[in-house]
Amino acid sequence: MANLDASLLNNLPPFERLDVRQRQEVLDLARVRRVDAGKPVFEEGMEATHFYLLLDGHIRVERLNPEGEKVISLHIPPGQLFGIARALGRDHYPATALAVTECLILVWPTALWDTFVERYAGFASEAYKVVGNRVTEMNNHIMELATQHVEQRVARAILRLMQQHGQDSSSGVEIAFPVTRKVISEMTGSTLHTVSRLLSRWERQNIVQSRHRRICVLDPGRLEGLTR
Amino acid sequence: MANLDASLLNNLPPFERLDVRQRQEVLDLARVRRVDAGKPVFEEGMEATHFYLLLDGHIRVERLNPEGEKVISLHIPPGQLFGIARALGRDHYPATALAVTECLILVWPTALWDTFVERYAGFASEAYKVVGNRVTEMNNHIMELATQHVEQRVARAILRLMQQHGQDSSSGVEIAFPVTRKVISEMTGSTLHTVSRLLSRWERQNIVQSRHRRICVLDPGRLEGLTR
DNA sequence: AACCATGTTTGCGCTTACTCAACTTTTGCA
DNA sequence: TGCAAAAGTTGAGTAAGCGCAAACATGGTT
Repeated sequence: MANLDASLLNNLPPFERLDVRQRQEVLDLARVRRVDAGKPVFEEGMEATHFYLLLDGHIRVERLNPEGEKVISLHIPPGQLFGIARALGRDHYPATALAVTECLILVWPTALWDTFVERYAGFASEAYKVVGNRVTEMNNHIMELATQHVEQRVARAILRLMQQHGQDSSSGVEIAFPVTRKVISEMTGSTLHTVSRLLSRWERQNIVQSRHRRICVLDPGRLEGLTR
Repeated sequence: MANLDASLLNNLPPFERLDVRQRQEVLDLARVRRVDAGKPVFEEGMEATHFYLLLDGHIRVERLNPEGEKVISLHIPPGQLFGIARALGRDHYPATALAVTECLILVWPTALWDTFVERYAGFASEAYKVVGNRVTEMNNHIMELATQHVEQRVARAILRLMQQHGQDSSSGVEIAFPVTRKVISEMTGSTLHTVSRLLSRWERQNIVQSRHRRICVLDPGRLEGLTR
């Protein structure tokens, strides 16, 4: 696993405050791993032997309830740390991380966590910011599930995907990875049928456009309006 | 604020590994605050100027959505740290903390957080364990809201209250602070009417017993059975 | 080019749980 | 002691969204 260039870590918040020598050090300790679309990086309940940084691709975090129903917690965009169970004082992964598209990730043994926290300025605080942001998102998710209707939750879910994983296209902002009705229902605690009905209606109203597994938001303003 | 005895910190995980001298040091830096039942310790959105440890009483953590509907995230039992926004890299409290019963709390300025993390062995890891546990609970809450029916969620909420805040009484385990139907509905994303109907039924079936704002679980096993 | 797995649409009936409403009970406080 | 506020109960009507079912579309594979 030779020849990782320190510039790979440019513009990544956890390593922003490191100099070139330190970045090289961090990379020398890392392993690069490629994960095919649809394959897990780690699974719920596994011992948290490593922590990760997503260089490229998109990761989906999900859990199964005892009845085998899937719940999708969040999607991780490139550049973020994940699998940082150690930052939560846990030694097993609380959820499964799945590559939604082909992914390129950096991998470090969890044993290095404390070293990183001590040695690299800004690493700990950035890691805890990631945790803080996830907690905030989870809080919001709970609020939505507890107080909002399916239509509002689905609108919000699509807006979030658009904001965090959107890429401009000719007609609007397209979500950067394939998303099925099923996936949206698992993000919102609903059913693929209800999601399908909603998307059909919104397509007729020129709010979104979707074909097969691609979703493109044409009118974010009106979608936003549907969340309240 | 004189004469806090170091023994006050006995059996509190965040300070378990400290010697008497260090415990005294920690206490000398603290302020004690009494909060009347029903009064807030801090409110959602406030600058996180302090962090806290609950010595006695019970704290309710809640948020309001834009429409003013309340969502209760969790209840904190005596002995736990709370208001530790700093551990999440945040500088504002993400939720309101309310005294459900009269509370006795220790208060430190957030400015001391980094000092505590550095100076006191085990403090950081215990703090992050608290965060980890809350994250786990939030995850479970999300799973429940997304996949379970109201009856199952209400049963689970009452079981949790019983496990975390129960005290043995003559006939069963009683929840240690007043709980209204409204409160349970705000914990479960339902309505006080539905909760009332459920509790009435369970009372007829001798699973719980409740009068006014007190709830006593008579048959935890059958209540557990209702959660699946 | 044909096939098949995967994804999508849409109708219909039904259930859960909400809303609205009226009434009762409990308790804190003047 | 009595009253008002807070908490709880229960019934009737309603609607959001689910489950089931059947059909269709899409795109990758051989």
